[in-house]
Amino acid sequence: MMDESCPGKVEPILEILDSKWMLLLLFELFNGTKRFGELRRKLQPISPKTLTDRLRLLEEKGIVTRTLYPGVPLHVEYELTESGQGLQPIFAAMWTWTQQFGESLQERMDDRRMAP
Amino acid sequence: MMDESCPGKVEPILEILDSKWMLLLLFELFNGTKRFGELRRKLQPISPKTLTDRLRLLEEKGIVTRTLYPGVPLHVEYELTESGQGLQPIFAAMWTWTQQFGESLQERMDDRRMAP
DNA sequence: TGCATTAGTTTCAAAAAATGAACTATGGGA
DNA sequence: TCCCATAGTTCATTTTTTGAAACTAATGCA
Repeated sequence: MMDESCPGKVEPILEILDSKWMLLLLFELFNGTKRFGELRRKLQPISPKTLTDRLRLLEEKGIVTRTLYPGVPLHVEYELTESGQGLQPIFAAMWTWTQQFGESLQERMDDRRMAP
Repeated sequence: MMDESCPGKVEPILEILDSKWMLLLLFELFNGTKRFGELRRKLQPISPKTLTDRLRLLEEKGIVTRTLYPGVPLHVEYELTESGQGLQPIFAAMWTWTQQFGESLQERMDDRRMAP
């Protein structure tokens, strides 16, 4: 499973998760459907441009849907798709790792060593 | 588990995985101890500066160890620590997600929708 | 008429990240 | 003496990302 071809298979998902704000954004969406302004307030001080950029990427990748509700004032709702919900185990694994090893994340370069 | 405090707990690990080349680098190290030049060749066309930056970050975080072997010419080996090995489940979860949903990653904005 | 609200877009500047080319240090061997 | 190989470092430049400020569109209501 962890063979040679694996990096190429995992990188597409890192392209999604890599960018600033993306994690926080996905966490908000795990807690249910959200409107643009709502997300903007929760992720303060994100700029509307960056928020739009992130949401468009998620939309392109099929991870969220965007639903427009006409009327005055109009509003828009963002919701995770099935593949969006499917990201949860990845976050769960990160959470587990942090539980196990997070303590040792303080900066320290003390264990540089020489061969015996 | 997926509560309010979760993003903050998961972000430290994203700071590690986020940067360019990092995934490829970790995959190389999953396959065993590697020397600097070996990594450089495998990750072509990475620059030596970037490779050094990545390795230093992993070292600081306690994810790899660096061992210097004196002699002429000297050489250096990089090896995953226990916490480095512990990253495998995260990659495994990414791999699983890609298996399940990777097909739908093609660009497409066709499912933008209006409320009924 | 013009204000209010929602959800953006546009344009340009600033900051951060990555790169490329050239350089350092070590020390044995031709 | 100079060259080889290893493992980097340094500094200037380019590329990529992010951000701030101001603007647009739709439309019911005072």
